[in-house]
Amino acid sequence: MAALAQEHRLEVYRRLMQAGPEGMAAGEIASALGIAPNTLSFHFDRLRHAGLVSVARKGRSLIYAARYETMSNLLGYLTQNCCGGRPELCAPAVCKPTKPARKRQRENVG
Amino acid sequence: MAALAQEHRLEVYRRLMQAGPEGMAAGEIASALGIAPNTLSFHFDRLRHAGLVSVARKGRSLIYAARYETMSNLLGYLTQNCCGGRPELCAPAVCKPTKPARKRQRENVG
DNA sequence: TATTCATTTCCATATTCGTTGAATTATGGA
DNA sequence: TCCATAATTCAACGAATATGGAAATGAATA
Repeated sequence: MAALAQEHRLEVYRRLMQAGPEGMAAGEIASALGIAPNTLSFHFDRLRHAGLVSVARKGRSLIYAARYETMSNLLGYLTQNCCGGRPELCAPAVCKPTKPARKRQRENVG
Repeated sequence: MAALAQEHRLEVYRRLMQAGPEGMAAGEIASALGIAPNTLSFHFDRLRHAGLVSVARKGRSLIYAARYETMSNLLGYLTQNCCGGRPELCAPAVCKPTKPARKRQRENVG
Protein backbone atom coordinates (compact mmCIF):
# COMPACT_ATOMS: atom_id res chain seq x y z
CA MET A 1 0.00 0.00 0.00
CA ALA A 2 2.90 2.35 0.67
CA ALA A 3 3.67 2.11 -3.02
CA LEU A 4 0.91 4.58 -3.83
CA ALA A 5 1.78 6.91 -0.97
CA GLN A 6 4.16 8.91 -3.11
CA GLU A 7 3.17 11.61 -5.52
CA HIS A 8 5.26 10.48 -8.45
CA ARG A 9 4.29 6.86 -8.11
CA LEU A 10 0.64 7.76 -7.83
CA GLU A 11 0.94 9.86 -10.99
CA VAL A 12 2.67 7.04 -12.78
CA TYR A 13 0.05 4.56 -11.71
CA ARG A 14 -2.80 6.81 -12.77
CA ARG A 15 -1.18 7.28 -16.17
CA LEU A 16 -0.88 3.55 -16.57
CA MET A 17 -4.50 3.11 -15.58
CA GLN A 18 -5.49 5.64 -18.20
CA ALA A 19 -3.26 3.96 -20.75
CA GLY A 20 -5.20 0.75 -20.34
CA PRO A 21 -4.01 -2.82 -20.78
CA GLU A 22 -1.60 -1.87 -23.56
CA GLY A 23 0.49 0.08 -21.10
CA MET A 24 3.14 2.65 -21.84
CA ALA A 25 6.87 2.68 -22.48
CA ALA A 26 9.03 3.75 -19.58
CA GLY A 27 10.55 6.63 -21.50
CA GLU A 28 7.14 7.77 -22.60
CA ILE A 29 6.04 8.14 -19.00
CA ALA A 30 9.33 9.72 -18.04
CA SER A 31 8.98 12.53 -20.57
CA ALA A 32 5.24 12.87 -19.97
CA LEU A 33 5.72 13.36 -16.26
CA GLY A 34 9.11 15.06 -16.32
CA ILE A 35 10.82 12.46 -14.19
CA ALA A 36 14.41 11.38 -14.76
CA PRO A 37 14.54 7.90 -16.26
CA ASN A 38 16.62 6.42 -13.47
CA THR A 39 14.39 7.97 -10.84
CA LEU A 40 11.40 6.55 -12.64
CA SER A 41 13.06 3.17 -12.71
CA PHE A 42 13.31 3.33 -8.93
CA HIS A 43 9.60 4.03 -8.65
CA PHE A 44 8.73 1.32 -11.15
CA ASP A 45 10.58 -1.08 -8.92
CA ARG A 46 8.38 -0.15 -6.00
CA LEU A 47 5.21 -0.40 -8.04
CA ARG A 48 6.26 -3.70 -9.49
CA HIS A 49 7.29 -5.08 -6.13
CA ALA A 50 3.87 -4.10 -4.82
CA GLY A 51 2.27 -5.95 -7.71
CA LEU A 52 0.65 -2.79 -9.02
CA VAL A 53 2.27 -2.90 -12.44
CA SER A 54 3.57 -5.50 -14.85
CA VAL A 55 6.35 -5.09 -17.36
CA ALA A 56 7.11 -6.60 -20.76
CA ARG A 57 9.78 -5.85 -23.29
CA LYS A 58 8.79 -4.66 -26.72
CA GLY A 59 11.73 -3.97 -28.95
CA ARG A 60 14.15 -1.78 -27.05
CA SER A 61 11.41 -0.32 -24.87
CA LEU A 62 9.98 -1.71 -21.67
CA ILE A 63 6.22 -1.49 -21.57
CA TYR A 64 4.66 -1.03 -18.17
CA ALA A 65 0.99 -1.70 -17.55
CA ALA A 66 -1.25 -1.35 -14.53
CA ARG A 67 -2.54 -4.48 -12.86
CA TYR A 68 -6.15 -3.77 -12.12
CA GLU A 69 -6.55 -6.82 -9.96
CA THR A 70 -4.12 -5.48 -7.38
CA MET A 71 -5.98 -2.22 -7.04
CA SER A 72 -9.14 -4.24 -6.66
CA ASN A 73 -7.48 -6.21 -3.90
CA LEU A 74 -6.33 -3.03 -2.22
CA LEU A 75 -9.84 -1.62 -2.19
CA GLY A 76 -11.12 -4.89 -0.86
CA TYR A 77 -8.50 -4.88 1.86
CA LEU A 78 -9.31 -1.35 2.93
CA THR A 79 -13.02 -2.04 3.12
CA GLN A 80 -12.57 -5.36 4.88
CA ASN A 81 -9.85 -4.48 7.33
CA CYS A 82 -10.32 -0.81 7.92
CA CYS A 83 -14.07 -0.59 7.53
CA GLY A 84 -14.59 -4.17 8.61
CA GLY A 85 -17.78 -4.73 10.55
CA ARG A 86 -19.04 -1.31 9.50
CA PRO A 87 -18.98 -1.39 5.72
CA GLU A 88 -22.05 0.82 5.62
CA LEU A 89 -19.79 3.65 6.72
CA CYS A 90 -17.29 3.36 3.91
CA ALA A 91 -18.90 1.47 1.08
CA PRO A 92 -21.34 4.18 0.01
CA ALA A 93 -18.65 6.38 -1.48
CA VAL A 94 -17.49 3.53 -3.63
CA CYS A 95 -20.71 1.75 -4.41
CA LYS A 96 -22.88 4.78 -4.86
CA PRO A 97 -21.99 5.47 -8.49
CA THR A 98 -22.61 1.84 -9.40
CA LYS A 99 -25.62 0.91 -7.29
CA PRO A 100 -26.92 3.01 -4.44
CA ALA A 101 -29.24 0.39 -2.95
CA ARG A 102 -27.85 -1.63 -0.08
CA LYS A 103 -29.12 -4.24 2.28
CA ARG A 104 -28.07 -4.80 5.84
CA GLN A 105 -25.29 -7.24 6.44
CA ARG A 106 -23.76 -8.92 9.42
CA GLU A 107 -20.07 -9.51 9.64
CA ASN A 108 -17.99 -10.60 12.57
CA VAL A 109 -14.73 -8.95 13.45
CA GLY A 110 -11.86 -10.67 15.17
CA MET B 1 -3.00 8.90 2.02
CA ALA B 2 0.56 8.37 3.18
CA ALA B 3 -0.77 8.35 6.71
CA LEU B 4 -1.92 4.75 6.31
CA ALA B 5 1.27 3.65 4.59
CA GLN B 6 2.89 2.70 7.86
CA GLU B 7 2.32 -0.52 9.68
CA HIS B 8 1.83 0.94 13.14
CA ARG B 9 -0.46 3.67 11.93
CA LEU B 10 -2.51 1.21 9.95
CA GLU B 11 -2.82 -0.99 13.02
CA VAL B 12 -3.82 1.97 15.13
CA TYR B 13 -6.40 3.04 12.60
CA ARG B 14 -7.88 -0.42 12.33
CA ARG B 15 -8.15 -0.63 16.09
CA LEU B 16 -9.95 2.68 16.16
CA MET B 17 -12.28 1.50 13.44
CA GLN B 18 -13.09 -1.58 15.46
CA ALA B 19 -13.54 0.50 18.58
CA GLY B 20 -16.33 2.42 16.89
CA PRO B 21 -17.40 6.00 17.44
CA GLU B 22 -16.57 5.84 21.15
CA GLY B 23 -12.91 5.56 20.32
CA MET B 24 -10.09 4.48 22.58
CA ALA B 25 -7.71 6.12 25.01
CA ALA B 26 -4.18 6.69 23.76
CA GLY B 27 -2.62 4.59 26.48
CA GLU B 28 -5.07 1.80 25.83
CA ILE B 29 -3.91 1.56 22.24
CA ALA B 30 -0.30 1.92 23.26
CA SER B 31 -0.42 -1.09 25.55
CA ALA B 32 -2.63 -3.08 23.19
CA LEU B 33 -0.21 -2.63 20.32
CA GLY B 34 3.02 -2.49 22.28
CA ILE B 35 4.03 0.92 21.06
CA ALA B 36 5.78 3.44 23.27
CA PRO B 37 3.42 6.25 24.22
CA ASN B 38 5.56 9.00 22.76
CA THR B 39 6.01 7.09 19.53
CA LEU B 40 2.30 6.57 19.36
CA SER B 41 1.76 10.26 19.89
CA PHE B 42 3.87 10.89 16.81
CA HIS B 43 1.70 8.56 14.76
CA PHE B 44 -1.49 10.05 16.15
CA ASP B 45 -0.27 13.39 14.91
CA ARG B 46 0.04 12.02 11.40
CA LEU B 47 -3.36 10.40 11.50
CA ARG B 48 -4.95 13.51 12.90
CA HIS B 49 -3.22 15.76 10.39
CA ALA B 50 -4.55 13.49 7.65
CA GLY B 51 -8.04 13.83 9.08
CA LEU B 52 -8.28 10.12 9.76
CA VAL B 53 -8.85 10.44 13.49
CA SER B 54 -10.37 12.91 15.89
CA VAL B 55 -9.41 13.45 19.50
CA ALA B 56 -11.29 14.56 22.57
CA ARG B 57 -10.29 14.75 26.19
CA LYS B 58 -12.13 12.65 28.73
CA GLY B 59 -10.83 13.04 32.22
CA ARG B 60 -7.07 12.76 32.08
CA SER B 61 -7.15 10.51 29.02
CA LEU B 62 -7.25 11.55 25.40
CA ILE B 63 -9.78 9.57 23.43
CA TYR B 64 -9.00 9.01 19.79
CA ALA B 65 -11.67 7.95 17.33
CA ALA B 66 -11.61 7.07 13.64
CA ARG B 67 -13.27 9.44 11.23
CA TYR B 68 -15.18 7.20 8.87
CA GLU B 69 -15.87 9.98 6.45
CA THR B 70 -12.21 10.39 5.61
CA MET B 71 -11.81 6.71 4.82
CA SER B 72 -14.89 6.97 2.66
CA ASN B 73 -13.29 9.88 0.84
CA LEU B 74 -10.09 7.93 0.41
CA LEU B 75 -11.94 5.02 -1.16
CA GLY B 76 -13.81 7.43 -3.39
CA TYR B 77 -10.57 9.06 -4.43
CA LEU B 78 -8.93 5.76 -5.26
CA THR B 79 -11.86 4.60 -7.35
CA GLN B 80 -12.23 7.92 -9.11
CA ASN B 81 -8.62 8.76 -9.77
CA CYS B 82 -6.99 5.39 -10.06
CA CYS B 83 -9.83 3.36 -11.48
CA GLY B 84 -11.44 6.37 -13.12
CA GLY B 85 -13.04 5.57 -16.45
CA ARG B 86 -12.85 1.90 -15.63
CA PRO B 87 -14.73 1.47 -12.36
CA GLU B 88 -15.89 -1.96 -13.45
CA LEU B 89 -12.34 -3.13 -12.88
CA CYS B 90 -12.10 -2.07 -9.25
CA ALA B 91 -15.60 -1.65 -7.88
CA PRO B 92 -16.57 -5.36 -7.77
CA ALA B 93 -14.20 -6.13 -4.94
CA VAL B 94 -15.75 -3.42 -2.83
CA CYS B 95 -19.39 -3.73 -3.74
CA LYS B 96 -19.61 -7.49 -3.85
CA PRO B 97 -19.88 -8.20 -0.11
CA THR B 98 -22.78 -5.79 0.21
CA LYS B 99 -25.01 -7.07 -2.56
CA PRO B 100 -23.64 -9.81 -4.79
CA ALA B 101 -26.76 -10.46 -6.85
CA ARG B 102 -27.50 -7.97 -9.56
CA LYS B 103 -25.16 -8.31 -12.50
CA ARG B 104 -22.61 -10.93 -13.36
CA GLN B 105 -20.71 -12.36 -10.42
CA ARG B 106 -16.98 -12.41 -10.30
CA GLU B 107 -14.61 -14.81 -8.64
CA ASN B 108 -13.40 -13.68 -5.29
CA VAL B 109 -10.07 -11.88 -5.15
CA GLY B 110 -7.56 -12.94 -2.56
C1' DT C 1 -0.99 23.21 47.12
C1' DA C 2 1.31 19.11 46.11
C1' DT C 3 0.99 14.66 43.98
C1' DT C 4 0.02 11.41 40.59
C1' DC C 5 -1.41 9.77 36.18
C1' DA C 6 -1.89 10.20 31.06
C1' DT C 7 -0.09 12.22 27.28
C1' DT C 8 2.67 15.26 24.75
C1' DT C 9 6.91 17.88 23.39
C1' DC C 10 11.89 18.18 22.90
C1' DC C 11 16.13 16.18 21.52
C1' DA C 12 19.11 12.82 19.59
C1' DT C 13 19.84 8.81 16.58
C1' DA C 14 19.49 5.12 13.19
C1' DT C 15 16.99 4.04 9.21
C1' DT C 16 14.56 4.67 5.04
C1' DC C 17 13.39 7.46 1.03
C1' DG C 18 13.76 10.17 -3.25
C1' DT C 19 16.90 12.04 -6.29
C1' DT C 20 21.06 12.72 -9.12
C1' DG C 21 25.13 11.46 -12.00
C1' DA C 22 28.04 7.93 -13.92
C1' DA C 23 28.52 3.46 -15.55
C1' DT C 24 26.23 -0.85 -17.37
C1' DT C 25 23.10 -3.99 -19.76
C1' DA C 26 20.03 -4.89 -23.68
C1' DT C 27 18.07 -4.25 -28.24
C1' DG C 28 18.15 -2.78 -33.13
C1' DG C 29 20.39 -1.05 -37.29
C1' DA C 30 24.52 0.36 -40.31
C1' DT D 1 31.65 -5.29 -35.44
C1' DC D 2 30.49 -0.56 -34.12
C1' DC D 3 27.17 2.77 -32.86
C1' DA D 4 22.83 4.75 -31.15
C1' DT D 5 18.79 4.27 -28.32
C1' DA D 6 16.20 2.62 -24.06
C1' DA D 7 16.32 1.44 -19.62
C1' DT D 8 18.57 -0.19 -15.59
C1' DT D 9 22.02 -0.61 -11.84
C1' DC D 10 25.36 1.44 -8.71
C1' DA D 11 27.22 4.88 -5.49
C1' DA D 12 26.25 8.75 -2.97
C1' DC D 13 23.89 12.65 -0.96
C1' DG D 14 20.30 15.42 1.53
C1' DA D 15 15.80 15.05 3.46
C1' DA D 16 12.28 12.82 5.79
C1' DT D 17 10.85 9.12 8.90
C1' DA D 18 10.36 6.21 13.00
C1' DT D 19 11.82 5.48 17.50
C1' DG D 20 13.20 6.01 22.47
C1' DG D 21 14.63 8.66 26.71
C1' DA D 22 13.97 12.75 29.41
C1' DA D 23 11.39 16.64 30.56
C1' DA D 24 7.12 19.27 30.38
C1' DT D 25 2.04 19.93 30.08
C1' DG D 26 -2.76 19.13 31.52
C1' DA D 27 -6.17 17.16 34.60
C1' DA D 28 -7.88 14.69 38.53
C1' DT D 29 -7.31 13.86 43.56
C1' DA D 30 -5.90 14.01 48.46
